[in-house]
Amino acid sequence: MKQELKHLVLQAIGALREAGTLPSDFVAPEFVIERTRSREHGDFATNAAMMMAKAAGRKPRDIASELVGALPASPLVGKVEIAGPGFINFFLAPAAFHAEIQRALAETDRYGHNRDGGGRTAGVEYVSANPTGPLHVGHGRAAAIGDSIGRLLAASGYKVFREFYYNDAGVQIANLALSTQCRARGIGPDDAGWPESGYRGDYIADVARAFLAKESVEADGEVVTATGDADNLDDVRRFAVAYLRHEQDLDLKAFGVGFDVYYLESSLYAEGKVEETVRELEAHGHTYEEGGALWLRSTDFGDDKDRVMRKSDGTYTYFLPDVAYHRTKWQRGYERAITELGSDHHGSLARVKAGLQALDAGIPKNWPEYVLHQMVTVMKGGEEVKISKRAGSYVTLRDLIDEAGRDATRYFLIARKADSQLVFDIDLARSQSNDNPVYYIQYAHARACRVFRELADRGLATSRANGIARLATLDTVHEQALMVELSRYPEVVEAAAANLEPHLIAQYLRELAGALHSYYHEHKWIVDDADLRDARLTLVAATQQVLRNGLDLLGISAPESM
RNA sequence: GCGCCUGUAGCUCAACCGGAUAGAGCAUCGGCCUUCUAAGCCGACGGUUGCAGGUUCGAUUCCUGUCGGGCGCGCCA
Repeated sequence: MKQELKHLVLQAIGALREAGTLPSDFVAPEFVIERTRSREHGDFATNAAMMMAKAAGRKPRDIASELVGALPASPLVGKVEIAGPGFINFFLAPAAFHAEIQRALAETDRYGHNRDGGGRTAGVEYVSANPTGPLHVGHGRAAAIGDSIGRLLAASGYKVFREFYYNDAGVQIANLALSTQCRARGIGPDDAGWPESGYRGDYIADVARAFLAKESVEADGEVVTATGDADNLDDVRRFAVAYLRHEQDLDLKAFGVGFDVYYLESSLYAEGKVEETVRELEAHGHTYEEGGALWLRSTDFGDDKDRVMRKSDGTYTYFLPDVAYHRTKWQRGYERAITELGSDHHGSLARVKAGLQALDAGIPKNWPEYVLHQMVTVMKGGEEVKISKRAGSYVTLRDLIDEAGRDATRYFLIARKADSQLVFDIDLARSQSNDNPVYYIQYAHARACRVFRELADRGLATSRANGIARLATLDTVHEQALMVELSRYPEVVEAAAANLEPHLIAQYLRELAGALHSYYHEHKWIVDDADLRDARLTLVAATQQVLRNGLDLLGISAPESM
């Protein structure tokens, strides 16, 4: 709808140019077509006249009336008005909304999709938790956001690869191995001999028990069997990593979040990618040695200080593998790379970008794109629950799913803008009643399903073709409001994908559900008049479809009954 | 000290990359179940968008300053 209106305005500008009302070299400014807040202002408004006023040296309202006069006729537009300082308000014809309903029903689960991506490849990385413990709430937020962004991009014509990067090669893994070894030997976190930076959580004891029992675990298609030999640190490490990766996989599966690619940091070393990256950086002259260490002159690329890549002891700092990893994304052909991270990692962004620029590989400056989410505070019983991995007392994602359910947990973690801090109230999320907004949306869907079941129970059927033909009979305020709401869906999907903001979907669904609930209460859908009944049920079916599609973009189920 | 994010109703949060009268939910108060599930609907109350300037036709949005909150500023990851 927006596109069509924009096209009309551009045509009008062209016509004015041709007629000499505007200079022949007049360039149309960036104007917007947007939904109005109030119905008094029509369905859409444009600020085109106001934007043009300055460039043309004319009064906005004068230009507006000329534009309106030059506007080509369109079956979509019913009425056009000029208002306020120079807004042009479009009142759409009912047929415009009817067409949208038809589309929703014809395109079913693809309704709302667009081709903005043009088949380009997008790599979306999220969660990327170290395999050193269970996933916590923050990972849950990352999973919900990242997964939904992947769905949004896929719906926007991108070829999407979802990716999980495992830091399985660093110091933290050594700590994990040591901690597990200690537990296997009966040494606890408060005993003498416990490593300074060991993982104190009870789950380590579980890992140790499983190791001693010579259990087998499967992670990423590979089975690792414990040897039970606690003296062999390498055995312990391999098993512990596999065990915890398996645990994380279970959590993610329970959360309905999946990946196409699991990329191991260790493989970067095994395949010489890290060395290769160093050589590249050196070859392009962006490095220097100082104090026995190898530095990257990252200040040449916007970082605020130069960074050590290889320490004087010959090992690499963590950021080099990060650069090497993102380099593989580029080499693997990701035209867009989106990295979803906790904002506590934002310090590393400038570094990684600088490293990528220093490769002189033609990587764009804004590649990769980052989506950072702020901290999640967990409340329970009116008190904050501290998240501390090291301390071993923190709310795991699995705890949340067990308590509140997958759908409610996902909804709570996705419904807020990523860059605002989030308070996750466990009591609220787990409440199966009124207070929980996710049920409001799901109930709207279930309610529509219920009516269709009722229809069948009464031995009635509905004709879709007749319903579509009779849509013009739907002229109550509730029906009109619902149709307007419905027609917004493609725009919301487009905006959510373009801005990488899945919370827009969550917010929209609440409004759509509200419009349906109001309609339900104001008017019976199953009425005796078959024409009216068909029309109403057609509108309801379209709404049902959009609710399903929207919920799917959030990874939330659309139950048929509740 | 420097950098990034943030400050909107009592609480949790929106506001379509500058638009018209800043919107929801919860909480509070008042209505609605003999109806296709009340996990719902309708109404009321609630705001100097932290504060002070600036930019312009127009600012919650952009700029500067300031105050408060979060997170970063390692040859840690």
